[in-house]
Amino acid sequence: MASIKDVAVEAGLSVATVSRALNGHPSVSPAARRRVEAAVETLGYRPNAVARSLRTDRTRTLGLVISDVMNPYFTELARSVEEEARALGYSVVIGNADERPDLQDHHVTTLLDRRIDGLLVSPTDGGSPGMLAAARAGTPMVFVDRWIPGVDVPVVRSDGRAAVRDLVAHLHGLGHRRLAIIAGPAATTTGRERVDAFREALGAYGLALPGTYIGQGDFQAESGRRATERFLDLDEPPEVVFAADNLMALGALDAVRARGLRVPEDIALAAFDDIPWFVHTDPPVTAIAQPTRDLGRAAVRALVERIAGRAGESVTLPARLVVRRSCGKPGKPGNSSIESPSPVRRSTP
Amino acid sequence: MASIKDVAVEAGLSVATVSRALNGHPSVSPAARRRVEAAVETLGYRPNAVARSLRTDRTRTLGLVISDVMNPYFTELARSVEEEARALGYSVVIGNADERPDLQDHHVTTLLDRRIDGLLVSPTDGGSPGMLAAARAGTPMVFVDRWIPGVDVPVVRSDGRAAVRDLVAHLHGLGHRRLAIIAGPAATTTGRERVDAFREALGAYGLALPGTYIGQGDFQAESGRRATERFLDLDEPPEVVFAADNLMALGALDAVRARGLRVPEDIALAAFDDIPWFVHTDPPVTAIAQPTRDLGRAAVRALVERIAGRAGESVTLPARLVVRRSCGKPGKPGNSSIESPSPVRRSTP
DNA sequence: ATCCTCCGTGTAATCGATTCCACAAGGAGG
DNA sequence: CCTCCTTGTGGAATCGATTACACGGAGGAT
Repeated sequence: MASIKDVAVEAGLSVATVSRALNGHPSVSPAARRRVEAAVETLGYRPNAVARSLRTDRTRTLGLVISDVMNPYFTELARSVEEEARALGYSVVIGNADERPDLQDHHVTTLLDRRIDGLLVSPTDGGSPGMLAAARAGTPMVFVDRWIPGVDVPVVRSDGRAAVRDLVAHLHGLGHRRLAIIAGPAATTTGRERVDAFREALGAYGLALPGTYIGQGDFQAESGRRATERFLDLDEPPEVVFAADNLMALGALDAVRARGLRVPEDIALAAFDDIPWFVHTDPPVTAIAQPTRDLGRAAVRALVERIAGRAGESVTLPARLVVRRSCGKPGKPGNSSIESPSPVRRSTP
Repeated sequence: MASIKDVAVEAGLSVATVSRALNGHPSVSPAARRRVEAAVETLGYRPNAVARSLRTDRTRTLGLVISDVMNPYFTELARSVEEEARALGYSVVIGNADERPDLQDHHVTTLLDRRIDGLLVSPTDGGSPGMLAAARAGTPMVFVDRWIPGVDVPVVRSDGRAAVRDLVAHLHGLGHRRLAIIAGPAATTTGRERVDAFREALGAYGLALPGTYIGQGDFQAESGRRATERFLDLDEPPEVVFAADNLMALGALDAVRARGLRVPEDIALAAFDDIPWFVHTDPPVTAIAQPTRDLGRAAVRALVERIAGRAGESVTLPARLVVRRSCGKPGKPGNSSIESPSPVRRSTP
């Protein structure tokens, strides 16, 4: 592959002048500039980004370490991050942590070894050693979606509290009183916050959230299935299951169907994170939608600010409730009662 | 950040010895090795991959240019590619072409500028200039899923012919005779092949595939919706719509539902590419499943072979039919007739 | 005792860019 | 006509690694 030296020879100039011409430096004569362009053209020269990075100490690359690419929410996030980054002249290298702290650390160190200019992370846990080290070392960093308390890094996320309140109001209005949640890992902020928000919203209606109605999930479909089975095995199973992410909702749907039960007639279902497929599931799933695109954009902008040495502000955007049919219809018989407990239902087929 | 020079000073050795110790070169005394390890530890040294790449001309990075990350099929492909690459000591940089040739070219050139060791591509079109140039320039390359005829590059893909035959047999067995397809872009191999396979399979039953029953799609949901609407507007609408990918199937489902029609009672639906959500849509969608994980693995292995200067073989794996409920049930009244045309249905509500 | 090996280490070139500094040419001002 | 400044260009150092080559000393063979 042709190097800048070849271009210099071809153009009859020094590498210094070629470099200046290529970088739009003002003190290059139009004639020289033309000769450089011609030489570049004939040689098909492309600057070696590796060499450039070594010299300038900038790679114009951002690292994005994501909890789970197979989760459509994160896929969309990754997409919007790449879009915004590209608009700002950056490339993005994605690392998929698969909800595993060790994999997360692997990607963080690999990315730092590659000397990316900045790091976008949605942490899988409370802070793996590699990531904390990166934060301390002063790598420009921004947390997105999830964050780690106590680490001084801007956070771009959405606040689901209001939407969860809306959801609980919706459920309460439909007559549901026994509400359960499938939580995410306690090590993640989103895992904890969603449970807290749910409990708080229930409290406003004088409803409690007993331990048996909190399922421990890990944001993966399989855990949603298991948690739901446990709910269904209870003497008094919940009337509603709220899954803290879309994959666990998918698992819940699996479990319900496996027992021959129907949503929402036998049990209602709602999820955090809205995705296109929820429109077409049977039934369409009521969900809390995050402004994913905006989150990705804001995160990149904050990170680029950090890279430029400026503050880079934290951003919190509101999520909103999208009502579909998985919790039942208002005024539907058997669910419209307010005071009396919901009709008896089979706990197992 | 500490450099190898700092380590050398700290250990009281030359950079050459440090480098050799770090790379496991045999001619380093145990004593020196220990001192290097200690110095690395105290300084928290990590080798600069940029400098290393400049010198060795290897980045241990693969580029993956994908047609559309938001498509679950490609997401899964990307995941398996990354997994296998990681196992072989490579990182993967993903570029999302979003089915746009210009974006595809942007990513290819960016990746080449970064001097990735090899390129995995599922081309969006018949060959954008940048990609053809890369292939000619001798960049180790492998096509995955889709390929470009006439370009001498190994291809890792799956063959859907048999599965499409099975699908048509299944549909024919259910009594369907008017079968339509939503095709992908003619510029892609998968776009053409799936139509060809479908037509061929129909031919075996003496059925034709009229032009009006071929919808032009672009592998995106919206195009599936439009094509389906056009089908439904026909005087004699098809009894079955076969979408050449999962996103267009989603769009088709949209369109059918928007008219108040039901699947499979009013119109049957099948799709190429199986995804987890198809189990939970209403109704569950009959689909042709590719061995995505295996494809990703095989593609990486072929590429690494190429990088090592060896041939790198093309691989073709079979796809298989997964029957669900979106085409109707065997023996279902109204669909079991063989000779008589299917029952009259509303073309518009 | 002399010479030859082999082992461990260091010096320095190298990869492909960027950029500081020096310098030549030419015009302006005295 | 000499000095000074501006403009365009080139030489060379530099980024952080790898690696060819040289070299000094220990040990074995003669």
